[in-house]
This record gives sequence, C-alpha cells and structure tokens, in this order.
Amino acid sequence: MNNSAIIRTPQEIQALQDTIYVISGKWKLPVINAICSGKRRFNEIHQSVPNITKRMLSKELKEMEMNKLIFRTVNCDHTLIEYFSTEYCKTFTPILGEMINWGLRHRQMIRALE
Amino acid sequence: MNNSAIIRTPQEIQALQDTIYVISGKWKLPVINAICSGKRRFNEIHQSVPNITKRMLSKELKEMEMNKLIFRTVNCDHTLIEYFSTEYCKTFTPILGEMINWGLRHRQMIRALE
DNA sequence: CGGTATCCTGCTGGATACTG
DNA sequence: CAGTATCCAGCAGGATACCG
Repeated sequence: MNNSAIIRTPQEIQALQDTIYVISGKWKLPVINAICSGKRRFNEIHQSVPNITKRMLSKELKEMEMNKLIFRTVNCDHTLIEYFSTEYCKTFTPILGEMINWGLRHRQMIRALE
Repeated sequence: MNNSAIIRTPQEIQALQDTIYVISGKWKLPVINAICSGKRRFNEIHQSVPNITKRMLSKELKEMEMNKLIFRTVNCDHTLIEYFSTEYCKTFTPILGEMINWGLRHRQMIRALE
C-alpha cells in the first residue's frame, strides 16, 4: 500500500464542491451543450434538450447566467430573446474533456468487471 | 459571437454525467480525502470528516467501493477492518486538480463582480 | 468497533395550467 | 414566444437508537 497521499486543504475541497455545484443537476450540461451547438432561443433550446420542462429550463438558464456561463440578450422592441455562451464558459472545456474521458473509461471498466 | 461550437455526443454527455455522479453528493470528496490522507478505520474516518453521520459514511464507503475508488480489508479474526484508496482512484487526480483550480478562480471571479 | 434500522425533513425536479 | 405559478412525488440526507 503506497502512501503518496494527496492531501487537499479545506479550501480546495470547497473549490471542488463549487465546481461540481456549477455543473451538477440533471440538465446543466445538456443545456450548455444545446447553446454551444447553436441553439439560441428559449423554445429552440427547449426542443433540443429531450424531456426538459420549461420550468426546469428557465431555472437552469437563470443559474447559468448568474454563474456567467451564458448571457441573455433582448432586442429593442422586446420581441427577440437569445442566449449565448460566454468566453468564460470555454474555460470549462479542459475539465469537461477530462471528465468525459474518465467517464467513458470508467463505464468500460465497470462493465469489464461484471 | 464566434461559432467555434463544441458539440458533444449524447454518449459524451452521458459520460460526463457518470463522472459527476461518482463524485457528487455531500460527502464523497471529503471522505476520499480522509482516506487518501491516511485514515483507514471506520471511526477514524468518521472523526476526521466533520459532521458526517455513521449512516452516511457507511453509505458513501459502499458506493465508493462499488466504483472501485477504495477497497475494504478484514483480517483473519475479523477484528481489524481497514479502507484504502485504490490505484484507480488516482486516475482521478488530474480532473480533481483542474476542478480545484477552476473552482478557486470561479470564486474569485464571482467575488470580483459583486 | 463497525456498522443497521427507523423515522423524519427538506430540496430537487416533474406535471400541468396559466400569462403578458 | 418566453416564461411563471402551483401543487406534488421521490429521494438525499439528518437524528437517534440499537446491534453483534
């Protein structure tokens, strides 16, 4: 049993939990994905994320706006509302990439043991 | 608005959600941390993770064992039970590192805007 | 010492109807 | 079109007592 322990400080644990918080829940990732793939309008996003309700979409969009992952625009006569991903949202992509890879390998690994 | 959209497949989204699932919940990270920092016995871990109940600790340990992040040993006369982190658990450290950094920067960023 | 069992609360998210 | 309001179910997690 080796002892190369990686000990995190409470602040680091907190940071980790913050990050998880920002992307957890059932819908955040699929919604970001929809916006990143070019969906801009509420109903467009609503249709492209299977099974999400308007209520949930509305909540997620607000939270993500608060966290600066997306922003919302309204035109002058208030007829066109659009959502865009921010540059800041892209700082997330390395983590997302690593998480995807880990998740893919993890699933294979668990499968292999059954 | 640039359009360098990063479009993920449903499988990738699923992988992402798997990864989040493995480390989410209130206690998994603190518990892993305790084990990685050398705590091995149930009550030792119980004491070193503030406020966790035995019930929750028990549940988390089982889940983490299922996910191969830790393993449990019992000696021959069943008097000594210990938990260890696996090598597999360490495949997680790059993601954890990135998530910590993102979380730290995110908190500063949100602060700066208030 | 290393857990279970039981009971309970609060929050996340679903269903559905309604609105400016 | 872009949401809100209301009500409700299920489950994560807490409190506490108990057990081999």
